[in-house]
Amino acid sequence: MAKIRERNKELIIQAASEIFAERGFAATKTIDIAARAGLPKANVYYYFKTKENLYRSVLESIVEPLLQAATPFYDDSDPTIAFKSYIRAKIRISQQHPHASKVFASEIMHGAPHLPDDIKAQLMEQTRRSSEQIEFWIKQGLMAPVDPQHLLFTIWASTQTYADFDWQIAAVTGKEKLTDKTTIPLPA
Amino acid sequence: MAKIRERNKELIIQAASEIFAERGFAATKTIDIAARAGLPKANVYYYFKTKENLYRSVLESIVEPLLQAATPFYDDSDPTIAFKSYIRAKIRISQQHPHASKVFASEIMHGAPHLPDDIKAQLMEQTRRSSEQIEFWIKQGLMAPVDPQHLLFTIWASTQTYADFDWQIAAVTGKEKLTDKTTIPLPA
DNA sequence: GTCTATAAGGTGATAGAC
DNA sequence: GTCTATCACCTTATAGAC
Repeated sequence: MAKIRERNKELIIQAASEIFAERGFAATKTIDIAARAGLPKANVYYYFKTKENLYRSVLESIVEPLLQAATPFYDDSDPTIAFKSYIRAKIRISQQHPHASKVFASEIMHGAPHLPDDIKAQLMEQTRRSSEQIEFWIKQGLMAPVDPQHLLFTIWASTQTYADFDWQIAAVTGKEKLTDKTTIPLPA
Repeated sequence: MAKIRERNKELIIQAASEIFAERGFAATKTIDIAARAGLPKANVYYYFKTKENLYRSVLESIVEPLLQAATPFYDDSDPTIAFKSYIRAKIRISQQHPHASKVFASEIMHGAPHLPDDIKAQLMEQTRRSSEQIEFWIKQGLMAPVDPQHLLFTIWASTQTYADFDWQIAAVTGKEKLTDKTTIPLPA
């Protein structure tokens, strides 16, 4: 039955996100993913064929939200509103997909060795278009003349740091686990 | 001769920093480290006994500079000068030890599974003392009343992002490799 | 101290019964 | 579709000649 298939694939991707986020691709054993999903290891291979495929599926699960996050740059002609929406969306992603978000960060940090080229291209194109729009706003005098790319880097760094370095932040603040209120209150 | 010993250990740590930074602990093969250092694999084990020891040596090579970076908070009674020095020091570390810096970030991101407890304790203690000093400045009315810990998190994120995500930044900006001038110009 | 050859152990992947 | 038993390979680590 197709329902079982979908349910199991979802269970496996969820378990895989968590363990890949904790340990990284190479340090993760498929048997541990299977155990956390409550299934035998062979099922993981039955559904995903290889460990690498499974890892890519986790990466792909976060790419759609990431691409979606940049739409304010195209919909809106007001930079104040656009940046507010963009930053909100980025923080939401860190909160709603903390594991996949971290897997993605780790992947980028190590030079994206497993990220498919077409996804790389989409993300690059999105960044290019966003920079272009920022450039346009600057030319129109709607915002301060900053380097668009470096502005984006700063936004990425500050919105992702709470998801990526959650262990460090929990350790320093003395919390067991991060909650909504540990992190940045979202602008209304 | 002791000189050969020191030279070889240095060669191996340098090669290890680079490869651990590129691929992470688990994905790194000791034979690749040996090859990059220009030595046979057995020498790596002769000098460091285990792969984990070697990895820890790389981590330890960055801890001293990190602890050193926070001294402005204790030497100086003026927050403006102290923060300027601190941020300079953090950026210097990212520039001068980009590989070890990245290894450290990756380690923290994955919950510091290999970081020795005494080093963890030192880093935590340093953060506690820095927060305390910031608190003190705020009480004296020398700076705006922000949360000291979250201020530190933001500084960490923005100073490390150029080293940690160098691949992404190079890809977006179209540079082959990051140089001094690609990144943030240091305040004088 | 250096290096080759090998042992020991673990992990991704699959065959084949159910 | 599910799962147990097993294979094939790879990597850490070491023994022992030089």
